[in-house]
Amino acid sequence: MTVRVRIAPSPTGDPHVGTAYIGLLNWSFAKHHGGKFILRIEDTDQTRCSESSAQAIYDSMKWLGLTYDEGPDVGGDRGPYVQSERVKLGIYRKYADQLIAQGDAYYCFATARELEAMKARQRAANEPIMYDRRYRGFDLEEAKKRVASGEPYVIRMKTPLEGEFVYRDRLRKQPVVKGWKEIDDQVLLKSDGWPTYHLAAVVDDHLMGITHVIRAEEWLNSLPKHIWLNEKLGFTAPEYVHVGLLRNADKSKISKRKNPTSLLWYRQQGFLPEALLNFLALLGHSHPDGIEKFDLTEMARFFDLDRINVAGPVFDLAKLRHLQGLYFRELDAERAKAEVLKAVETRFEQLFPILRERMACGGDFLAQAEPYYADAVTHHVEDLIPKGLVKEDARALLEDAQRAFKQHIAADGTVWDAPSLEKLLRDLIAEKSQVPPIGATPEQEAAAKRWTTKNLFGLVRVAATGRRETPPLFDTLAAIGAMKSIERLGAAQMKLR
RNA sequence: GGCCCCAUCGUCUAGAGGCCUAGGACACCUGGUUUUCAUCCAGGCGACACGAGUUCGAAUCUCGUUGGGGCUACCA
Repeated sequence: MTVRVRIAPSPTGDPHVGTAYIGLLNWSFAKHHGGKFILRIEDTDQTRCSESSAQAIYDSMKWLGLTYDEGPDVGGDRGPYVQSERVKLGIYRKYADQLIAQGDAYYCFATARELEAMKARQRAANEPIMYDRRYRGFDLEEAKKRVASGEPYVIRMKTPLEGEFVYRDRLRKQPVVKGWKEIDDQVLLKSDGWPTYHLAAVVDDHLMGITHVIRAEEWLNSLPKHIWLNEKLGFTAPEYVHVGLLRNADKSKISKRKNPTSLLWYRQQGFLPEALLNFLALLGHSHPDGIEKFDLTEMARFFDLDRINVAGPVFDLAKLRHLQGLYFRELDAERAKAEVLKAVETRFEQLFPILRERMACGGDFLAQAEPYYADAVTHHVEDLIPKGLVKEDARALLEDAQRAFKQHIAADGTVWDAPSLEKLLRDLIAEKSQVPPIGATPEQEAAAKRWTTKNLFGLVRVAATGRRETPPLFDTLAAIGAMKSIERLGAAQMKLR
């Protein structure tokens, strides 16, 4: 049997470092066994996915050197490799209909509102929160009439009500055991007619001849559903293997608020793909001879799925930097020079337009650009206190602004550019400067008065750059970047203690 | 809350009953090289979460406790 593995990222936002990690594992496994590595795009959520994100995934994988044998932009004989295209072919609906016909799935007409009420009740009663299978016993003929009449519906899987599910994951000591009664009747086909992940992935893995599914452990809980679907659809299930999740320093699942998760960032920052990959290869996994620096070829040679450690590793940028230094310093002079030039040029292109007006001669550029690329800036306390305010006021303003920034970048699909930052701060001011219509205390009124553009913008400017005079604030923040901006706002607050 | 997963230095890991007074790497500290810094070299600090078993013997097996994490969507 030829090994066929895949990664199936969802094209939402920037290409993720987790995709690179799982990609590396799958790639190595495939290459080690002389198998195929496939890329499939899972874009069944029409509201969150975008073509540009998909393109960024292709680019990133190529940049890393994790070349795939089959995929959207390289073809293959099991395509198409983009699920939205497969939806149009009616692939998933066919299987959903099959399940309905077999009595293994059913139509459900519960509205979002109805389900919300159900959950609220369950929460209040302290019951487990899950779909209560209210349409499970609904008459099929009746349901078909309602479907034909155009009423919105979803198709749900009819999972067993009792018994246990047992599956052995080769990386776990104990078999995975779950009671079927805890597994709810998951939606397979959404009301927009598109499949959910569960249906789409199982169907595609089968159709694409996938033999092993190596994925993150966040999927472990839905394993029963996937095995069950394979069974009911008459497929031979691939072997499912769950590896640990990459973590932040606080052990929570890696997130862009606490770590650079975008592959674009690493690339733009000048990290070498070899170094990133090498670093990733050291997470949850090690070279049998204890060597720490090795390349993809070597990785493919020694990779052993059974030696993976499933405890989620903390993603430690310091170690990446160390490895990166090793690789960078052994570059020949020409390549090293090219790397530096590339980095400088990127920054230059970005900064020049906003600095130009403030320059009198070319030499001014370096000095004026300093706050943009410096690791940290020095704050003068007196600059950080807007006229008429005291230390504590300034700190409070900064704290709220920083919180708003953090929430902004933590949310899905947001970008760190000038227009959205301006909107963010203006909205914040609008909100904070509201005085309760009745019964406002003098303190509340005073606090609201402090929320002016003059105060906040000036304060954020100094906090982010260490200077009173800068190019327009939002361009400046955008150019500095989210991580650094937030960090500097934090540093400014410390200074105000 | 419910269900599931996990547990060796701060971090990444080696370790599959005696080779372990637990090895390596990053970070940190000290010294050397370097006009300085970085690199490089030498050294140091530093962990088997806890408690019961099983065994002649446990980091390694079992159970419990604790801790951490994930899932709990018409997102993946």
